[in-house]
Amino acid sequence: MTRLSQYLLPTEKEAPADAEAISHKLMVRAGLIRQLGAGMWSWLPAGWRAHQRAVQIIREEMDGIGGQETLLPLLQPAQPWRVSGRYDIDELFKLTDRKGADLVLAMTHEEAVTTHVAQTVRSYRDLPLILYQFQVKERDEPRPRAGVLRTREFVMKDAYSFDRDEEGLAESYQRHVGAYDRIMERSGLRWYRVEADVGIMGGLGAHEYMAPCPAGENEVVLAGGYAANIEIASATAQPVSLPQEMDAPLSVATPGLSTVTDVAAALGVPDGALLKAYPVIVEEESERMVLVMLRGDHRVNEIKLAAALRARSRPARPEEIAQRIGPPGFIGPVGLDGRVEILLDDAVQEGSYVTGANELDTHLQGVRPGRDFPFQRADVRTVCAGDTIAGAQVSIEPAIEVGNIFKLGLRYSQPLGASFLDEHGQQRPIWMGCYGIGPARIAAAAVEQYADEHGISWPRALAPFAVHLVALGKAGTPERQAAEAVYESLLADGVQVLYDDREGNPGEKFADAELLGCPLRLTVGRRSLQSGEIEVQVRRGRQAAAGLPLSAGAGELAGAVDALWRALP
RNA sequence: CGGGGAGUGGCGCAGUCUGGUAGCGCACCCGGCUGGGGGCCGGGCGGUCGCAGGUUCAAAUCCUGUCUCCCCGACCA
Repeated sequence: MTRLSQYLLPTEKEAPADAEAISHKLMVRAGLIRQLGAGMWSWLPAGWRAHQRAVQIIREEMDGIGGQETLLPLLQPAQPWRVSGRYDIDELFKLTDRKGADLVLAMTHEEAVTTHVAQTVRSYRDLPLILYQFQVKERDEPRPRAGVLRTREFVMKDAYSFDRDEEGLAESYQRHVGAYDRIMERSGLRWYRVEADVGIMGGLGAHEYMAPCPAGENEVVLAGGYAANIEIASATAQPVSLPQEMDAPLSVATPGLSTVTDVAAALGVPDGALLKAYPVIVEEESERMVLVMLRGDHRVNEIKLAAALRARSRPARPEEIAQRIGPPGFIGPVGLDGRVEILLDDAVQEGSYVTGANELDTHLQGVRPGRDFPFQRADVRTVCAGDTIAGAQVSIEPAIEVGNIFKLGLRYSQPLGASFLDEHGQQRPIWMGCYGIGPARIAAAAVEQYADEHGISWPRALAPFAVHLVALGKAGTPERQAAEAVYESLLADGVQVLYDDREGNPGEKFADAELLGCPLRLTVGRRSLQSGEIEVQVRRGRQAAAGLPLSAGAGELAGAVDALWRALP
């Protein structure tokens, strides 16, 4: 039943007042989704159709690489999570049943799937194996936002690969690269596959699939063929002109000047001629303070810093800084006598810099790394505009992460005991990979990327309906009868058609059609009766296309629509 | 978790400062007109003003507490 007079499509003229993101506003206005609570969203019929179209693309590509679809429970015993070490994650929803047993709501399904594989896979003959599912994930997000872009509950396609060795994992991983590339391509999104952080747990490799759009929470760094999440991106910094060398550091009074910009301005040097000092305390090693030094015009990248330190860290508190180094705002690397390790960012070239003097209202000029302070090197800065990679300027774009693929290695198979016997009767651990993709994010990203001032403009692969048929004129009029016939004909030939058979003015109907954003709009009105043609509008760009014959033979109309359809983006 | 903002009918809002009959636009229902870009006229339905407590003759409005939602940041295995 896809008569709009009977279909639940609650469109709104005005967006919810608190919505910011385009997809949030438009998906609510178009009647696709409704909110029940923070990060809790319902999909209404048309929205769910779009979601399920993404699901079907994913399913086909997963099946194409030999994936086997399963369904694992959302509600799970706590025990495997304790074993895997993930029970203490804040985002994990925990609950207790009536008997007092600890349960969790799964945020992903490594524990469950690995448990089963540990039970059922005994031999190398059972490998490789790819299992996947579409299942709800629950995450107690600190801050859900932007409609369905970041929610506490969402459907994810999660896949897990099981291989006998690292080479096997690499092969499974490559298959997923292929499948994911095809999924993204078929969905019609603009997308990038980028290198991604493997996390503090130390995976063996990871990529993310990013859809660039303004509401994106991530940033991707692009240059030539290079594409990486800004969390791990590296690039060559723009050179900075440094002041003249000095034989030794020279104190200079900088009363009240504690920011890079103020000091640089006062001394007449560029921001990049300063060395910014960023003291951190290494987590679980509270005695260990590291002073990260980087150019004044650069920013610390916490992910890269964690990788360099092989541990998480937190910024040192003012009292810790005062006690171990000097007055906050005026600290520097000179004269610390090994009290604090110094980590110098790779972008700091040889030369003469301005640093804090570890003395109130004072800086040092002519500080030379190596001569004036000892250091270790690491790449710990965030890539910024102006950087280059192999000579090419980087561009930094916001993007939504719609999918990620990750080489887990033995991270779960070892604690959960997933192993097999090889040809020689030797027991070996199973090498695992995990592969996630969010159909809701694919849909929302499509809305973000292609919307215009009139509403959504779906890529044809994701549209809830192929055709939005608008009938003009009152019930019982000849034009309405003609529209009915067109609807019945399309329906009979299997065209996905939404038929606007409501009583209403043309303006409302056209506006709703463009808000919902189906790729083709067909209009049947009085004019059609005169011209003998069904009017066609292509949603993307809103241009009129050649009309279709109103009196077409069986299958003819559907064929013509299909031909039009195939030419669409 | 830090900062900011908001809860009044389905949506968007006014009313709160200065306590005194809960209002507007849209949507919805009924009737009529109109009929190719959210049209017009008339008549209606719908809200214990987030919740609890307090002050008062009287609370959407003042006080206290609490819950919820949004935005920015932190976080995001």
